[in-house]
Amino acid sequence: MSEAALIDVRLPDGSTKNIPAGSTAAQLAAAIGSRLAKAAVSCVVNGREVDLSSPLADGDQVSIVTAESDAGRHVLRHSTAHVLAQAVLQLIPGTKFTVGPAIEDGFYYDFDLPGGRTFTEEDLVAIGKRMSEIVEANQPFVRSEMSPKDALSLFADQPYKCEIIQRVTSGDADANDAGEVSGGDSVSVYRNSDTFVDLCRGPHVPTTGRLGHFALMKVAGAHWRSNEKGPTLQRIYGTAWESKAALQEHLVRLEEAEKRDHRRLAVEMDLLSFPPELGAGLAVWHPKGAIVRKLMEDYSRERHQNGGYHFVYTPHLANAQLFETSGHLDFYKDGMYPPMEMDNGTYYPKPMNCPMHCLIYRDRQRSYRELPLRLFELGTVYRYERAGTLHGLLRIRGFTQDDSHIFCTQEQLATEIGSLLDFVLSVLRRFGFDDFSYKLSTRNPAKSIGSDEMWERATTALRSALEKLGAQYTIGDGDAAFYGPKIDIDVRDAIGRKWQLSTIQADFQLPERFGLEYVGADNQRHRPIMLHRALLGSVERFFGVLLEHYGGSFPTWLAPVQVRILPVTSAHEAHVASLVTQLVDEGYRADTAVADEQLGKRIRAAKLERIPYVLVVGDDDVRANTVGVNPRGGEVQRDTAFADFLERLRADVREGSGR
RNA sequence: GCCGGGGUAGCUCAGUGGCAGAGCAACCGCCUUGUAAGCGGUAGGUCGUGGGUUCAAUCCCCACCCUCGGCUCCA
Repeated sequence: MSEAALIDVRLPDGSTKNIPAGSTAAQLAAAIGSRLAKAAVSCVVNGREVDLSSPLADGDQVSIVTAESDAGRHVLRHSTAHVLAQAVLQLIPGTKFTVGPAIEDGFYYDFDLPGGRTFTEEDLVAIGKRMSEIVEANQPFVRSEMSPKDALSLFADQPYKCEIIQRVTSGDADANDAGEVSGGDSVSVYRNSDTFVDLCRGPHVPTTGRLGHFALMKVAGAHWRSNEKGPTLQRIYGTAWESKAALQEHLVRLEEAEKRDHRRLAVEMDLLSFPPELGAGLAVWHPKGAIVRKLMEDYSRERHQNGGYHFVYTPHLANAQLFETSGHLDFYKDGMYPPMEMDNGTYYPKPMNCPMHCLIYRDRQRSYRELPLRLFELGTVYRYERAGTLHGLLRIRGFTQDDSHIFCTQEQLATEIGSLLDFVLSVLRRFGFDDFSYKLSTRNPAKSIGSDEMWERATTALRSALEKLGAQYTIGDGDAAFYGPKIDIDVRDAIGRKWQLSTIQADFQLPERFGLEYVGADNQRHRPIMLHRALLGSVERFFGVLLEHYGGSFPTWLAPVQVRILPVTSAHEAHVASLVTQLVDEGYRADTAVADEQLGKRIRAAKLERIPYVLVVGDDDVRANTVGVNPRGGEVQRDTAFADFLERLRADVREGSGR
């Protein structure tokens, strides 16, 4: 082929581009436009992500990956992880390096430091500085392929790299190898400088000069191959972005999330606490938190009442036999609190409410006419969460589920799941969530009971309910509970974070284990199907999520204090007291703050408490029965008739609670 | 459970091998205030708990509890 020969490559928009044979992707980008060339970090050729330096062939389908795309950021982050590794290896000789993948919003790299030393804050600063020097030096990422044998000798003093090479070439690679290498007869490495080369599948940016907008975030312990029993490594987390502005935005987002941290807000707003004397993962609710929780629970009860549920109550403890019957002692003993030995047997705090609801069902003979039978309980359960996993309200050891168990016939299953989904979504919407995603979790054969056919039937019912809803959903292969498949519903909060809240689980096992039956129209005995359904999930956890979602500014119907009325001077206190009484008599949560501090200071205090309405009452207001309305996040309005304010408050609360 | 931070006044945080500090909050005065911090004063601490080293420990060492960031786990 002569130098003048041309080839055609196809672009994502369907057009073709005529370029000289032997051109690289980088040259293609430059031929398309200088802006694209500048933004390019890698490219996809015939569906494979490769370096910009890859030569193109006639007929290739090529799309250039730019730094502003998710795929582009992924490349930036992975490349930055290599720079991190280079910096650490230079600064701390004798370090063994392991893997360093890109993750959501950033990257990490795991190291085994000599002599079991750990990273310090100063290390992090020094490493960041060295990384900047490497970026400054504009080192190329040079890819080469070699036989596993050569790679093993190249990384002879890097045991973790050797282990990866061996696993990959023995066809034993899995997700834990974190995209370091591709399998086959050869492995690829990327060389940055004479002193640094890393085993890697790529692709990477052309040179380190393409990077630079990064920050090292934190140090953490981690285990090699995520195996608790494996060697302990030191992990450095970092973030990297395509521009200084994007990095800055990300850091601001993190700050915003920190401001919303429910643990901080719970203290600031005097909502609840975790007294050490009580033990880890156990909360006490203060009056202001308790009222919000009560309102949430009241709302949940009201909806369930209208939704055809029957309320039940069950105790916190049960004889071990119950959990033997249910299978919990076989499958989830580790997650249960330790047993209590009593004179007539062994008792456990309940980790779930379902076995007890089964007992209620079984107490007498049931007719098909009763089904679907929907039992509902705000049931408090105790689970032994491992010490290191506790996290504020989001992961605690004692919590209350808004738990429902629905017993129905096989024929009713699909309809019931469908209406359950509607019910769940409508309640979540009331709490300000409207962005949902769904996950269908399927059987894990190693950790489950029941026949294939039962699993298949239940999974199909769940899937068809999702499809009927027109919902996009993902599949969690093997993520199901031991007794049946499930749908998990995630919500996205005000700052875009995802939380798993509701769950709907099909269960053929418990009815079997408890021998549940109903008499059908055919006068024969049949086995009902059971659905587990948590809506808010754990009330405590939901409260925490809601607190972060609203950033502490609860909507008026939920706010601990809805209205604070401030007298301008003590001369107005009596009038204010009568207004407060009027509001309280109408069922609103209103209070006042006497005029022993300046008005501005009292307003500030009320604002910090995130009270929806601050009313100010002075001479004019007493005379005309008006108030100055200072709403949260709105404009001050003077001389509003009190009756008009009341109407506004009424409408606000009604709209918020949907009542 | 594992790795690494941390625990000092109600809150946020300084500090030191030799009498424990600030700001805010609280309380008491003065001020009587019109929309996000008026002024002055008072009180407040077993420096997480228990052991050890030391003439002397809040500080150094050990154990435990709680907590934070991860790992793992998540019915």
